[in-house]
Amino acid sequence: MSDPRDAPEPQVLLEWYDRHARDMPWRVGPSDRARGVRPDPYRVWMSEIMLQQTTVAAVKSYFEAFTNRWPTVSDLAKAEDADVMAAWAGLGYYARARNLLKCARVVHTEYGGVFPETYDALIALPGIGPYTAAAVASIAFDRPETVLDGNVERVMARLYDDHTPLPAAKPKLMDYASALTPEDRPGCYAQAVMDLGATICTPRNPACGLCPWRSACRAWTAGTARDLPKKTPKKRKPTRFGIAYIARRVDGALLLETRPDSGLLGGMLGWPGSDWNDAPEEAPPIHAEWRSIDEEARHTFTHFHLRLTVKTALVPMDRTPERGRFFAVETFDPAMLPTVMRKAFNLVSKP
DNA sequence: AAACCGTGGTC
DNA sequence: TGACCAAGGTT
Repeated sequence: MSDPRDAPEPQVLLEWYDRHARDMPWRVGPSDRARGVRPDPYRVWMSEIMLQQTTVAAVKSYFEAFTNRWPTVSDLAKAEDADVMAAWAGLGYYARARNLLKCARVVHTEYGGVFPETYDALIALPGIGPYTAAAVASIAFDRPETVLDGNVERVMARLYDDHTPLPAAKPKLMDYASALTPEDRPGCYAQAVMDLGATICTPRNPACGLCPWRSACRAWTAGTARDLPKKTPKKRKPTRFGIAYIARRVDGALLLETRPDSGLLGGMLGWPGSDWNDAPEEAPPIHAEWRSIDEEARHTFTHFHLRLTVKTALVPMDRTPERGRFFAVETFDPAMLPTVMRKAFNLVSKP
């Protein structure tokens, strides 16, 4: 092995990107960009919000659905909250959907439906943090801002063989990334580093043999690429228990509740239920004869496992619920529910 | 500033 | 089965 005397050249990565850029619905590829085609900032922003901690594969169908239904930021600004939350159902991190709508309304009312172009203006908007502000500024407006996401962190940690564990390493990794960000084609460059991280410099088995930056990579020289970046160990997830109540009225209507805006599954529809803890207390939303389903619904959230006991009841037309409201059969679709609630429903409706 | 906030795929 | 991971942001 020789010393990596080469410095990583942004230009080398851009040439790689020109040949290997991934094709995605929200992206304007390098050849179209060269012809002067600019991406739609609304679509860039939408994709970046959806892609936060979420895979490209999971995002694609949601991106199509949202941009078809709400083609511009002003269309989205005028949407009903419940419609946006229902359309987001299943994608997770539901605060993103609430902030998406807030942001659209600010851009519509305070910016006349035109996205601001600077990092500082973008980061002031709801749901836009350091990464997304840099991503929109660079990708949509070709400003030389530096994106630091999980991909870039990994690429930089390896390029400079930095063994500092994350998240403490972030400032240093940002310095590395920032020093590399070019004035020329910063939008393509931002996407190029992330594509490199997603397709070549991958977490488990990096394809160093195909990497355009291999000769400049200190981890390649040291043989440490697979072990980087280091991360501080995570806490084990506790298990919590809960009870969900699925009431079906004799006309087929189902009793649902809109959850409070803050906290877990905030703003989403769900079955009324108990708190989720070590030993939940009964909390039926309407007087009825409740029967437990044999199987429980299991689901894992970001920081705990949930085992949900599902109870069902058939209730007469004239009975008023203490919590929630009935949805007629025609207006109910399991797709409007977050995944954990869909799992509970499947236990009742399938067998 | 550490904790909170979803989900589906993979090994 | 379980831990890890994915284009992070907010409090």
